[in-house]
Amino acid sequence: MLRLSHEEPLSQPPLPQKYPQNSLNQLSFESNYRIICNHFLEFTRGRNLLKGQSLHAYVVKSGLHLIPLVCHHLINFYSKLQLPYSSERIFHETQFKSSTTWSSIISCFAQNELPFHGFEYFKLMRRNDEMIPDDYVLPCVMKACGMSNDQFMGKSVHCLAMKTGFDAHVFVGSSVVDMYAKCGSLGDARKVFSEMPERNVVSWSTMIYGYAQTGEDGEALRLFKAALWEGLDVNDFTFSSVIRVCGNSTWYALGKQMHSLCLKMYYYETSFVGSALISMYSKCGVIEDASRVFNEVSDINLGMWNAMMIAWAQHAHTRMVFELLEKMVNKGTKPNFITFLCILYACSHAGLVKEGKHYFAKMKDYGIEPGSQHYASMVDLLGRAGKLQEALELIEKMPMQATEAVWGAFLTGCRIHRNTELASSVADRVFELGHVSPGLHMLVSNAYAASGMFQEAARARKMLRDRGQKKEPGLSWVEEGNRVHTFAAGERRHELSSEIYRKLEELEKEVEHAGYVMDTTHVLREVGVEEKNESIRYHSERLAIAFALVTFPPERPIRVMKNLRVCGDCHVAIKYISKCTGRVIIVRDNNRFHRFENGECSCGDYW
DNA sequence: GTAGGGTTAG
Repeated sequence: MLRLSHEEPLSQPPLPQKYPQNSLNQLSFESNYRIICNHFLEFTRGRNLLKGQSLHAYVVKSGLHLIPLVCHHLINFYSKLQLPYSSERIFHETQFKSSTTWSSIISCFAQNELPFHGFEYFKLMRRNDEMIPDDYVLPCVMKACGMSNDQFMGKSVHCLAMKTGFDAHVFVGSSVVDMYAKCGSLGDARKVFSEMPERNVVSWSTMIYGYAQTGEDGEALRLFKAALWEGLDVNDFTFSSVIRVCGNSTWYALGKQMHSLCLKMYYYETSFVGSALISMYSKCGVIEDASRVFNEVSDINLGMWNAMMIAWAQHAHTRMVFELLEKMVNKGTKPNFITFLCILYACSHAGLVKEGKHYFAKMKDYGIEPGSQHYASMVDLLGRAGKLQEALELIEKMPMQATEAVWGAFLTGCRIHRNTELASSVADRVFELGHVSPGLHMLVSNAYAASGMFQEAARARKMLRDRGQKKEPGLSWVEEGNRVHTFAAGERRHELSSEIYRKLEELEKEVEHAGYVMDTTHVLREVGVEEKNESIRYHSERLAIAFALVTFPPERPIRVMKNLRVCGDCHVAIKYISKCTGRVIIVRDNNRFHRFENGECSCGDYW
């Protein structure tokens, strides 16, 4: 029978159903579960599985696992220890699921690289009318979208966020920016970023990182400056992105400035900055500085080991790579899949086929399944060493579809060893991948051209043009003072052009006298001998070197950066130039460093 | 309780 409430005194409200009705009084109960949460955080940080599991047992016995926050910590604990299915079990054992529980499980799958599981749970959650995807759930789903490069899913979740108004939330907004950036839609990312009502250091860093990832280094730097202007408290994350930009564009002077800025802001010791600095200095060709950063840091983590290994490998100090691996294992750091990429990279660039195969097989001992990238490295290793048939057999045996990188490595091997037949025989299979990158497209086209199939080559080039894509123009650049001087083959736009060309003619006589003979087999177009000579004589790296010879003081090493591979003829020519001029010339192409000194190159002519 | 990370190939 219904009675009016004022007719009887209000009784004590019952404990909400979601809390266990046990003997604990409310107060001790509250304090108890907070302590438990802190313990879980501690065990998660320390990756202490045993302690976490015993606490888990205690929590279940006392019924505390029914509290959403405790449940979150449980899920999070197993998630961080890379046991997503344990997290999933806990999720299902929880009767009362709040938005915390849902966001925890979705985030767990996103963290453990199982984005599609995350989507499934998101869909499951949407079937429950009472559950609203709020500002905690949406970022987790966005993360899964970014991870799987699923822009379609990302867009629809973004729409949902806009419809519910949660897009105005800074966490949601930042995750949307990240999602578009990861899916390669920098324009959309920037639009969302600009329209965010509130931005914090994560939003800015995400946007900067997005530009850094897609190679829009100038824009990344402009945004970083804008962030400083806004008085934003930039952190180590922001710095690692900007330092990476300096490395990609080989802005050595700027990189050093960032380094000192880090020192001033006490961000130096943090790991991400450390590894970013190592790879920046290495990419700028200053291996000494990279090594100094590595040696100065007391707490070396996995990323720094990896970055330093790549650095030694890039500079052809292969022995150092193996030494570092040994030291790393002795210190108790377990190599990961990136470590093996570093090692295979080192082997491939030194022509160490036996060692490469050894480490490729050894991966399984560390519980790491070779991914497509490792296969690409192995194909690269075999291809460079001339074992093209073996490389092709490895591709056939791959448990996954051969990627662009794999075919790229194979075709590069074919080009180095001038096996045009094999190259043109796989060309069609490369185009089966659909729209491949301009770089790979040119490899295919060049493979046709080199085997005399000029019509096919022209058709491949036309395909690229029709798609509105252009082959990347070959550029070389040199840093001088605060300026970067960029050169393209045969151009005469630089203000010192006449001096540069005069210097080149002078050099040509000198090196020919020393024994240099021009080799035009690297020119892959159907042109006359004169034109071939002309196009090779003024390759961009030669212009850049000539510029440095004209302007640099005699003792200064010449550092030239190039975005494409150095051609065989230039490599020979630069060796002679270093001998005739007595200068140290360091050339970084898109592949590795060449240190020319006294007529020799550090790569040992193997690249 | 939720969002951002290091590495390679061409």
